[in-house]
Amino acid sequence: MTIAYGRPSLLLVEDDVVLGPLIAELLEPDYRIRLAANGQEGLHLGLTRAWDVMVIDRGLPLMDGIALISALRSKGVSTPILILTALGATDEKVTGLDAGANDYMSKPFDAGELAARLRALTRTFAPAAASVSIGDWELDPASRSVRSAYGALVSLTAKEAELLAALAAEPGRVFTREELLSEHFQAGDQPGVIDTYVHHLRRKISRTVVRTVHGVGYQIGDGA
Amino acid sequence: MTIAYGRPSLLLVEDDVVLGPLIAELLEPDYRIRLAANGQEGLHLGLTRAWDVMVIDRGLPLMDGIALISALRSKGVSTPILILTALGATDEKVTGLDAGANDYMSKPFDAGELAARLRALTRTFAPAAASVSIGDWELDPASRSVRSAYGALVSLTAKEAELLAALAAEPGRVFTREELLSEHFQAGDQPGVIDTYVHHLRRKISRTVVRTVHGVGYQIGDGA
DNA sequence: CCACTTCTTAAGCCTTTCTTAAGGGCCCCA
DNA sequence: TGGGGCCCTTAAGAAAGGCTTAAGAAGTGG
Repeated sequence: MTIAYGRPSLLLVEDDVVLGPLIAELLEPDYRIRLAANGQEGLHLGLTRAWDVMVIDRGLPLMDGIALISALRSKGVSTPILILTALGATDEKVTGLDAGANDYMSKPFDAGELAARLRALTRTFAPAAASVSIGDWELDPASRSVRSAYGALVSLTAKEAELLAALAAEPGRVFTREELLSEHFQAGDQPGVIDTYVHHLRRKISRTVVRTVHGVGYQIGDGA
Repeated sequence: MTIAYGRPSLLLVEDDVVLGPLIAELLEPDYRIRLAANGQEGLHLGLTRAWDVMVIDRGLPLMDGIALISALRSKGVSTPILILTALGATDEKVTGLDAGANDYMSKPFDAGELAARLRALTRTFAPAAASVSIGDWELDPASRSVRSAYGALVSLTAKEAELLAALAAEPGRVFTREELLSEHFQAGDQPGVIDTYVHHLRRKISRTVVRTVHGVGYQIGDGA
């Protein structure tokens, strides 16, 4: 997982102008989706960012799906990949899996089945979320609790933990409210939500966990 | 045994889309089965969860069965493994056993014989169920009773004990209702069953034995 | 076959969590 | 000193999720 909480990130590589957005819309509630329209773009995004799972069409312009998967695997990308093909021929399946895909579906496909297969993929390949340390505190993403160096244990709500993990993932980086919102909260939420959760964290953990950068946003650690 | 109660867990690594589900169905009454369709997935599941026994096909995509067994053994996994091969050649048998398999069968095989060999494997390798401690309490799996540090004795039903043992087997790990259901209850049960048993445990033992992680599931211990 | 225990379901109530919004305080600049 | 912008704090309604209960089903032993 790139970040401990929130929807998993999904890279969808699909050139069909109808099917691409359609799949994206279907999966939107459960994943943060990025749509790439050709193999080259897919390769670039696949190599430069961390994804939780990828869905790759077999037939793609600029770079074929199989070639794309091979390229990603040869660069050490181990993200689970589901390959989509127009044909259900066994040959195609084998080629795809041999190239390094983890699962396979042929079009036309059932939306529910796609969702189920993706769940299975992200589940079996999800690494155990490692604990995150924030100054004198340690966040255990699984139980959503923060333990101080002296043993005191504070349990956080999902949103609180998500925000804390996001900030702590890049100590020193200043996040704007908009960045935090779009990555970890619902699209329509007010920027003020962030303020509220920052306040919760300060109350529950320590007034100094999160630093305010006036006029910009929030930051954690590294703020010597 | 990974857990004191219920059917033993079996990891089946088989890529054949017909044979895999077929074997799974055959063994379903006696084992909790997880089917992995390729070597990589098998390796991941084999390393990240505890299994009572594994059945591994020799020819697998992404990672060969022999390589898979070697990899598991080199990581210290001592679970009994039965290897399946398409050919009955003695060479194959030797290679498989050398790689660390405990038993060997060649396809096509007799369902009854497979079941018998698995019984033999799980029997010889099964350690006696040891008592499990949970905070101030001690669960004796054999008598399904919990004794407090001060001697009070509470007897549990089979399901109560199974749930408690499952949670206590990995203190600190947060289990989702689905995980608990699929591993320790019948397939078709409603997630709400878990809530009911958690309630029973809290009533019989202590309101704090099991911790709720809102929106996720339940956890035992490690919560200071 | 009956009595008793255990298992499973489902419904209603209660608690926690999420989200919004409004008032107050602080700081900078005119 | 006054105004404006920005942030902090609080509170409260809505939504989601968990707890508790009770009752029928299924299983077990006499």
